[in-house]
Amino acid sequence: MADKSAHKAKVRARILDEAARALRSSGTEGLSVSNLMQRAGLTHGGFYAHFENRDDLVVHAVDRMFEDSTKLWAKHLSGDTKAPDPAGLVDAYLSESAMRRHDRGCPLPWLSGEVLRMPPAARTRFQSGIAAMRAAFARVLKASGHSPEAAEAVAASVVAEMVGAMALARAMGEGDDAVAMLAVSREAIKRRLAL
Amino acid sequence: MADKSAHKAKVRARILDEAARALRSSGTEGLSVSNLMQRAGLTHGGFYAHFENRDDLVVHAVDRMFEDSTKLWAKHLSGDTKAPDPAGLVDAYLSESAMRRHDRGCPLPWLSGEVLRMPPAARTRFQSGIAAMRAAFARVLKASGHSPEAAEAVAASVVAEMVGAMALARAMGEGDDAVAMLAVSREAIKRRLAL
DNA sequence: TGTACATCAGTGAACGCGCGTTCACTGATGTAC
DNA sequence: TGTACATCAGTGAACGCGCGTTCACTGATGTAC
Repeated sequence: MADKSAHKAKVRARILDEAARALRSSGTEGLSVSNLMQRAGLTHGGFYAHFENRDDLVVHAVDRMFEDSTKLWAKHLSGDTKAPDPAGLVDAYLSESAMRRHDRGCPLPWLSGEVLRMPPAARTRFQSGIAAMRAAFARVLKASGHSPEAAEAVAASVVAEMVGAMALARAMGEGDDAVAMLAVSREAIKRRLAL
Repeated sequence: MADKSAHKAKVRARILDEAARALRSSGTEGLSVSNLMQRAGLTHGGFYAHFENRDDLVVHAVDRMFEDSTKLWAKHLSGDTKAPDPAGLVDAYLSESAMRRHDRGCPLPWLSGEVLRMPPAARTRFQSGIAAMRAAFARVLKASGHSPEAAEAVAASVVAEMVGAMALARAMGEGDDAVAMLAVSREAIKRRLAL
């Protein structure tokens, strides 16, 4: 029994991993159940042992996508092991390799434009994901001496530019001009982060 | 003959108008030929008198969408009738009413995440659309005393934050926090525009 | 330990549906004489 | 001006296809005695 349900959880996680990948490269409406199950090494019929329906999958896949995101923010901004490093986060988020990775990373540059068409529960996940990013940044800025209002404002502005710069860099075709755009935004943001 | 082809051009423009609207609210893969033709007051079969196929339509609809965008930039940045007003452009682009208009305006916050799946010719239109926005801003900044390098950098950073802030505000659900996010970005950007 | 039974993840055929595209046609308009 | 013909935007039935979902089934695994 324990083995059986552990197996099921592992398969479900594999499906969600593939779904998160597919959402980034194919979009919410591009993800197909049979295609997804094939990628996970199963047949389409088995899908309904793991999810109520396609919408249910999308909701949990969005959750899964934000895990990548949350890990990155926690790594650079949580003060557990070392000092928070917001500049390092900006460099990592807007790195050339992050731009080229189409299977992992923050869902916002990929999916912001589709949020309004997503199932309501998935929309909610996006909203709390955005709020969490802003809050994590704001907390660190407050700790480093910004006033609460300034910290919230800088955090919001910085998150907006990070998402916009990555979305535009990819839309520009990921060539030299895209790489240059990332570099420009990294510098502009880090300048704003300094007190 | 002249009447006939004028009529055809008008109908084609109507189809493209509807297509541009549908792209914003339904996305590239959400736009359906029969749905679109119905909205334009025609039946689906007539579509092929105006466009080679669906991809051809998408390319021209993207063109149509950037016209809205270009008009706004020209209105505030061209120095023909009055002095260029980049701050006014930022206020207009990131206004609450622009956020709530889902049928007009800049395609970038809606479609940046889908560009990589668009027909190649449509991708090209996006790339030149982005380049044109950045160039228009950079030109004005140079004229107002920035060095060429600084002008290009500020323009790129500002365009990134404009697109990101609008995309996030809509994804956040267009409520009070979304309105606040727009206001924060407007101020952050205008501060950067000042020499 | 061995046997009979229950559970349930996964299979694969089938369904109804909307999609993009084709095509024979209709009928209003423009041209030629 | 009137008539015969050509053009072509738009119609609507039909096509093949992939989609999400259902369902009777299989067979490996876990439980009871």
